[in-house]
Amino acid sequence: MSKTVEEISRATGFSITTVRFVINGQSEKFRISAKTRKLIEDYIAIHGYSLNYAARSLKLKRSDTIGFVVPDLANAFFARLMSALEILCRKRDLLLLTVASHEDPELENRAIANLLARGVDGLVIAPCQTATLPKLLENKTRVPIVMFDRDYGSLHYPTVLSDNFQGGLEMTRRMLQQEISCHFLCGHAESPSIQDRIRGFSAACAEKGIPEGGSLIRLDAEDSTSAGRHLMHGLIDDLQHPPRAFMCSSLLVLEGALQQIKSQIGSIDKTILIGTFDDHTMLDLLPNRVVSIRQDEAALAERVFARLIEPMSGKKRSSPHDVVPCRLICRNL
Amino acid sequence: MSKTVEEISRATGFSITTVRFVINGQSEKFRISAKTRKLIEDYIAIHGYSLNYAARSLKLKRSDTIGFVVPDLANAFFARLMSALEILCRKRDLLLLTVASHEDPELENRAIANLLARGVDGLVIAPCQTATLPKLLENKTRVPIVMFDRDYGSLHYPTVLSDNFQGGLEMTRRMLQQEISCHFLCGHAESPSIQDRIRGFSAACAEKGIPEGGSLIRLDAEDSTSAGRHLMHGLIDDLQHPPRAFMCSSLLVLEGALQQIKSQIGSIDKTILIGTFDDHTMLDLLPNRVVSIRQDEAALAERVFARLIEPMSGKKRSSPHDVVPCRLICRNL
DNA sequence: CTGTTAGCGCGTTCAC
DNA sequence: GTGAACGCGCTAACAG
Repeated sequence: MSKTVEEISRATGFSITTVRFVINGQSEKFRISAKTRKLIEDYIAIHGYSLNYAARSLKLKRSDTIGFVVPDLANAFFARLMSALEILCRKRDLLLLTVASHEDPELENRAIANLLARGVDGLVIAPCQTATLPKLLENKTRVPIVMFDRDYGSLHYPTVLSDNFQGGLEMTRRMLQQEISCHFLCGHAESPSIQDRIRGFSAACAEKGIPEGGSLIRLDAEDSTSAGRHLMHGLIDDLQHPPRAFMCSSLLVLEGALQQIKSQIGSIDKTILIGTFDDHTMLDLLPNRVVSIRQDEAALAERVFARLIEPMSGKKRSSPHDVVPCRLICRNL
Repeated sequence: MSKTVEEISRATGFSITTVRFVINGQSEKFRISAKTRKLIEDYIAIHGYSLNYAARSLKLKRSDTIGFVVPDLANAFFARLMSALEILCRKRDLLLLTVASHEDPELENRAIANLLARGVDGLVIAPCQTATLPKLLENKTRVPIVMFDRDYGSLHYPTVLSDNFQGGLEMTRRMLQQEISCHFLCGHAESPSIQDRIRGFSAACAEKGIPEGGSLIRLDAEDSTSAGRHLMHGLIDDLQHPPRAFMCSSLLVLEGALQQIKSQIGSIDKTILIGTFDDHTMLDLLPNRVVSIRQDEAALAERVFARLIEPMSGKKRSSPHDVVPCRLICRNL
């Protein structure tokens, strides 16, 4: 299989141009005789033809690929986003190249350099840092770049992210309808997205006149189950009992927090009100009242894609940022 | 940035060969004079150099990429496997190209054809079908191909999968230590992996002398929460109450089954013994006794990769299949 | 130690 | 209606 145009031309006796016309469906346009077309088509039906993308890319300076750099492929949110982006890409015959940085700035830089060297036609980055990025990207190529999920600011690239402030605000409001107070356990605290969630939390506390909303917030640098365990451990020690209501900055932190309650207290009281960022169908399994925030992956992917092809269609950049609303999900309440 | 070798050669006045030697770190070997090397290195430090993979691929007939076709990117198991494979690839400076088939044979074929056209150096397929695959792959290219996760048989490619029979056997044994009987709710029933799990289940039932182990098995074509709901619905109707112990062929089916108990009965009795294929940390959240089977993603990825590079290193294919053991995980018991 | 050259397969432009 | 030729940037082989 997988003959080249030149091989087909030699085998059938027609010129390369002629063969190319029938392959590209331009035989009508250039009035290729029906029999030559038939001959060529028959040959291809038997032996096959496979476009060589390397040669094509070399010539056209275009690879029909989009690069996507994510912190973690095993994170359900990024996996879903990758899936959504991939579908959009396929519609335009683009191949999505996804690479994980594993939250390592060095790997992130290498991934970006690699994708650029492979001539991606666009680049989507969910950055895990911002320090060394600008050098890499400055006056680089004419490749459209879109930042995603984390807004470290100052990088003047279009950025697409969820409305984390609104998410924090709405979730906290909903929880404070049920209980008079609420603790917030935060992993990956220095990340801009988390900062926004915290601001939403504080604003909702302020609305209810809850004094020093800030003292209800506990921070950890990592986003992990061990961070969750650690944060919950401190909270239980301070309160001398598990909290009546708490929310977490991510599913990982929630998992850790619940593990900690289980191991320290023995079981998880069904009356505890739980809140968490990022939704997961597994939350169905909890008997507790659960409030969660689901990011709109489809909308995010669409905005990212739109930003990517804006420059290709020669359009002006409108506003630099897209902020996508997220959705509150309630269980057992 | 991103000059070509030729540009650097022109700008510095040295020949392409000389420039290439210093770029490839062979200046020692070919005794490039220290000053010419310095000159070239300085130029590159300022203007940068970026390898053009398209040109390289065209010349070498090698793309330094591996293709990976999976049924569903949002499935945690495949996401983890992709992550593991990606790490192995990066060690060898290979880029992993992952494409989802969304369980659609047509998309699967297109994905494979696309990856082949892009000149992948190896192809890993977790097939969602087997009917049309052979035509696509027959006498294709010299690209090493490895099948993964689902063994539809008859395709004479090396195949890597978990020991589903052993998984089914061990999980069922463990459950039958706790309860006198156990129901098995199966989604995606025609899949070979599921068939193996069923065989393991039946074998364990036979060991205990449980009559007609087969009548405890309920099947659905789909692997989904709705399949789980449907299967549990039928089971509850037949028993007139929820089962004392049941296991599911996947997390999705489990979710559906639990949802159904919740909606039909009102709540999930904590004494129900639950078993499921595929593990998830979220299972920590259940108060019930839970037995699960975790596939060894790291080992699977390693075996897949080994199979992939076997032909490259000119080694013989040893046995055609790799069966990787999986691990039993128990919670609250 | 350094320079020259052919060609990988495709797309484009111009000639018959 | 069809053919020929050039060049994209890189690698490898050979020439000095």
